[in-house]
Amino acid sequence: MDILSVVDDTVASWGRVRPDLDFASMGTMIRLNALVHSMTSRIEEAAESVGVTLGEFDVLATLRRHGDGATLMPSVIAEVALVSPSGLTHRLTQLEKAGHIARMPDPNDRRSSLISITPSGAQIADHVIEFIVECTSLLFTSISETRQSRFTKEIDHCIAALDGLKSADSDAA
Amino acid sequence: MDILSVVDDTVASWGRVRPDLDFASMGTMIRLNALVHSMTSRIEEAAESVGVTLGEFDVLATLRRHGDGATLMPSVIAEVALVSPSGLTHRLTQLEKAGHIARMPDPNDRRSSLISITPSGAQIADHVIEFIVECTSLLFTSISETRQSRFTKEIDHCIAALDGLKSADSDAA
DNA sequence: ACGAGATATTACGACATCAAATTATTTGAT
DNA sequence: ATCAAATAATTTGATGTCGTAATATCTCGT
Repeated sequence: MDILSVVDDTVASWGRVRPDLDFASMGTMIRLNALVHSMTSRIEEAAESVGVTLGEFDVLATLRRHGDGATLMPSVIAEVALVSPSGLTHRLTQLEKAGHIARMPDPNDRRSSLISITPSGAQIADHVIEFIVECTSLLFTSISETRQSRFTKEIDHCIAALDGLKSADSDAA
Repeated sequence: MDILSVVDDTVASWGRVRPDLDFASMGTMIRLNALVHSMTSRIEEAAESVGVTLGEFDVLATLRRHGDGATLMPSVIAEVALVSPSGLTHRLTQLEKAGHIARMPDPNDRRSSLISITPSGAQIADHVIEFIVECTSLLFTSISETRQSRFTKEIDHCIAALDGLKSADSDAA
């Protein structure tokens, strides 16, 4: 069964049960959700094919894009990787066990430690990021090259609108 | 820190480390990912404020949109809710415990059972779906009402392109 | 210098999910 | 009629994540 058909069916059945509501926007959001989840699944597969979970790849990617020899504090990684401190500890432990990162004591702050990526970790990060670049490029060039920037702007507007809603929760809830 | 700034920083740092790759499309995908995750978090909050998880709401919504008195087999719910059979069993158990659904033996097939939604379950489904409709409507109308249909079409093209890639994995991997 | 408060990390307990194995029932072939 | 294969739901065991609490260390005011 086609994903788009399922979305249309969902919207249509809601329209029959609740004709007082307009589900057009919800349909768009379900489409976005399906798109993101489908892409995420692919990336997850690519990551697991080289022996790391998606979350672990996220850590490796954060380290990798800071360049060779860069060291980051766990708290910084946790912030950009959107993971809880305890969750990050677990990921780091797994990655260290696999030899993809190294923990060094921070000479300036003995509470903290400095995380660096190893060659094997960098190789994994590069492999997966290349897959992502190729995959996303094919995805968007297949619709219309000239409209991608406009598409991106629309998304940015959506994100800005969503952030704006955060201070108006009482209205929606 | 602004979400969009973080995305731009991520793309920029990758561009410095791997100048041989074009990360524009990846940036768009990260934006989409952020948008979807942000919206999902909000819906999750709304669901949990009325005592159900997001997955449990998914089950309630599936039942609710089929109309009053409708009964569905667990296998059908699992298929449209994209959850494993074991995962669905857990959700149904929790929902039944809370009195939001009822399990009835299937008279035609004693292996199976028929799931129906109770008034309290329908009330929860309606509450959350109303929040979603309001939230998504505000989101998309705030960018440009006339462009929403075009935006939706672009997404559909992306989804179609992604489905097309599924038979060409060897190229990307 | 010293102690109160803030910060970084880790340890522990809980939850949702999935894959695989299990049980019960139906269906189809002989 | 009977038995093997397929199907439906559940149970079991493991994984990944999160939230809370505990530990160790730093910073700043006095």
